Amino acid sequence: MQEKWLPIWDDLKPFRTDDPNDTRPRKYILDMFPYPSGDLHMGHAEAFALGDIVARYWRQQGFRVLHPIGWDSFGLPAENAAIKRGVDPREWTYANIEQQKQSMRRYAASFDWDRELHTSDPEYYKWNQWLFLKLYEKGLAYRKDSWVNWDPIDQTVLANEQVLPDGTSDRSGAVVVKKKLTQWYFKITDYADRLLDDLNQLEGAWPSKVLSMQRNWIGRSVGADVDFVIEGGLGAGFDGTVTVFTTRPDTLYGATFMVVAPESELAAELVSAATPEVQKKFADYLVQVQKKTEIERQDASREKSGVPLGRFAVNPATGERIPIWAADYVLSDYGHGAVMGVPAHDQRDLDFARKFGLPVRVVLDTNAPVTGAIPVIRDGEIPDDLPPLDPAATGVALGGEGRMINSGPLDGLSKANAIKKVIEQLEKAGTGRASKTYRLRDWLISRQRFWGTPIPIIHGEDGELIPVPEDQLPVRLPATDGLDLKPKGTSPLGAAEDWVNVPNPKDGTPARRDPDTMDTFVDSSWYFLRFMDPHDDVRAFDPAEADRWAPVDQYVGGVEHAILHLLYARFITKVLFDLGYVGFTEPFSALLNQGMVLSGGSKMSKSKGGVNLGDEIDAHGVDAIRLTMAFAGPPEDDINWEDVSPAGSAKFLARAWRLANDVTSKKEIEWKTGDVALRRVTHRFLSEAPGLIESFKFNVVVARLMELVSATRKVVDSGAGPADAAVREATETVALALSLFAPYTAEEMWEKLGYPPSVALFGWRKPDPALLVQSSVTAVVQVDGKVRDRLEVSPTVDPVELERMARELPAIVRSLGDREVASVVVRAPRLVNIVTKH
RNA sequence: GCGGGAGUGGUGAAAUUGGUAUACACGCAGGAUUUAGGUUCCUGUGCCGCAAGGCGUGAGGGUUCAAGUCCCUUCUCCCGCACCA
Repeated sequence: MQEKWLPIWDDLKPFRTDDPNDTRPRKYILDMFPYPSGDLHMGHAEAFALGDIVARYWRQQGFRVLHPIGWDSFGLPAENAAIKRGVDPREWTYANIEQQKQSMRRYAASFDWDRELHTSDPEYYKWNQWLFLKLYEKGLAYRKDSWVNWDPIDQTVLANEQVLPDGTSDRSGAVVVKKKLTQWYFKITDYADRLLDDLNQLEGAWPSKVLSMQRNWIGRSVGADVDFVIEGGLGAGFDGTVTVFTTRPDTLYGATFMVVAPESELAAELVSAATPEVQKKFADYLVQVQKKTEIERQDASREKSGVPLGRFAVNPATGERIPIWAADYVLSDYGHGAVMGVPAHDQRDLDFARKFGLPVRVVLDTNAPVTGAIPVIRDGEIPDDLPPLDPAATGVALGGEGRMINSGPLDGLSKANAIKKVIEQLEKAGTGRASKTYRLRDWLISRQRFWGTPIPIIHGEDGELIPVPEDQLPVRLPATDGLDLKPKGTSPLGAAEDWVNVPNPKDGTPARRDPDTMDTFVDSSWYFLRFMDPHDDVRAFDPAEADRWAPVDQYVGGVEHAILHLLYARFITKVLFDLGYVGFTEPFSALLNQGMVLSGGSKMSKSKGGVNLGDEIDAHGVDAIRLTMAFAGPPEDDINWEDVSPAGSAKFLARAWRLANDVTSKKEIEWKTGDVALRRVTHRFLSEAPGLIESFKFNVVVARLMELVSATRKVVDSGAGPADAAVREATETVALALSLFAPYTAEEMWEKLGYPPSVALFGWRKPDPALLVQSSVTAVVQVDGKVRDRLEVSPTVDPVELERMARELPAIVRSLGDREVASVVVRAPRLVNIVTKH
């Protein structure tokens, strides 16, 4: 069947979406596009099967469906493979694409192949460069010198999002180290609030897990910046004060020391005015700190370490002189790289204070009762009959609510009121202000690798940054002849002399191209818009067309992109909105995360072996594999391949297909002459299936379809027979439903039933309401909540009549015995519950 | 530690608003067809019990005529985040 139908479909192009006269309502169904790493694998097979069910479903429901496919074809694996085999990354990539494309074609996903795109084509990456320049114009792309994540194996920088929680690279697995480099960044932090707040729009339409991961990642903290004057002052750039961020300004009176991040500029500045002994100790400490890996640094259970800097700050609330320390539990790239130490109310500060003998002062009496937002005691009253709290002795910092003490004007206030009041006071005094801090960092997009989009910037002799004029785009990658692609810490493009050396577009003086390429997540941050017309050579996409199709109605892909790709795409969409190119602020209206396909309980990979998609298809056929993916369970759950049965799916498909062979009636036969019982089953299915598909209960739809096939089989073999109209009606319904899951079998059945291809373009049939009304239902009869018997009754049975019938049932009479009936609950027509006294 | 999710037969899993627990399938057992194997078809399959009947959705409690579903307590597993001030 596969060999038969593929060329027919190629010719027919049933899923093209370019008819300008098509006025049907639209749906944009998108699968996350694959990286062409080799051939398709089981994970692709699941994701594309599920996405295809959705696309085919909406088409069948009368929508004009855009379901495109492309290849995320820039990236490190191509380059690494090229180095290993000494070939051009282009060869490796495009050979893989060709192979995957053939596999995809065979897999029969309903793509519009006319819109296929490759991000590594100049006609695509030209628009990455255009996008970069737009961000640059808006001040959203900038260069800075900073500590970056460096992958020592791939010899390139990584975005924060690409560093795994254990401190290793998500690509090479290498332990990531910090390196100070000047790099390009996208200012995603400018959008932090919108990226966070707009998640609320996606509630219910995206998996809650992804929403919470994104919220977590953006990590907004609300609090205050507090300025501490530094005794003896500070040098240039610090203005004699150090600002700290705190979420607990209420505890300002309890700040007994200050801690700065050892590798911060601030620490260096502070220590420069200290005694030589202190400087020496600090230098030794800094060396120790920098020797530690990210993994060690992230271990929260590690004992605190640090050195005093011999300097002092003045607490703006108390006027007190407090010592300044450097300690590596303070991070240089969060907040201001400095914290106020409030040991009584922060566990980390307490651990530190206890280790180094620093004073601990309780400023919030957590024994004092606070009921909700309403104070139990009036402000100004301090309870004195409760036991003292002593975190210095217990080692446990005091969290939670309470009443302020030892805090001058704040005394007696609740925590929330104290925060409000202290911020007012700080703002009045000019020594602090309400503030927010984010965990989110700007997006580092430079990569020191070859196989990516060249950054369209030229560096003048004097260091001036000159954007490549738009009419000179794309900046094409040079040929690899004579280039050494091996990772060496700087971009291989820098060695392509003919390519890198260009005249300054402004005055013709010698200048050099930026040798770095962009993170490939830039490519995927807007690709869904390029599908409007991937061959458009005058613009990235037509805004009018984007307005008609986008945002994506249903996005399908793995949860591994919960942060990276989805966050970047959301950011770029908002930028494009602000620039007036799109009329929406969220790119993906709904998201489905399919689970993984596992083998032997673990994720399959080339190195570990496992199940091979090609082998599975050879053994069972495309349809059986696709059906197995749908039938295995809820789409978001993982599938253990050993637990499911592609052979069982094949068996079912054969059963369904045989029905089409058995049907002897003509297409024109009157449905209403058919077997009513079977017609009821068919129409119940017609009625139920759409809701089940829309709630992604594909496994349940398949189960119902199996029931329909069995019911039809019975009528053929031992009922009204193969000539009955209901048999044809049921079989046609089976073919229509199967076209979502098993396109070959469905098409073959459709042909046998006398129709031209393609079944995928034939609409879903409306159920006949008259056939949905059941002629009888089973009523359950319970005694004391336990099922004792059942009754077949009319759906409109009178409750009194139902109770009468129930009480006459011999099983009920026996069960009741001589017990007295206390009450009877009747829920006609489904249930009677006779409750006895006891 | 914080946040999210999940525990149902031998297995994957079903179960509108609380109203027949285990749909559908895999596996297994028996039978028909077949020279045989496979395919196909039929029957059975939650647990205990000869039966009547009893028990049964991780555990314990509660609400209710009625709980897989609601409430409280608790155990286990998975995922994400975590020295973020």
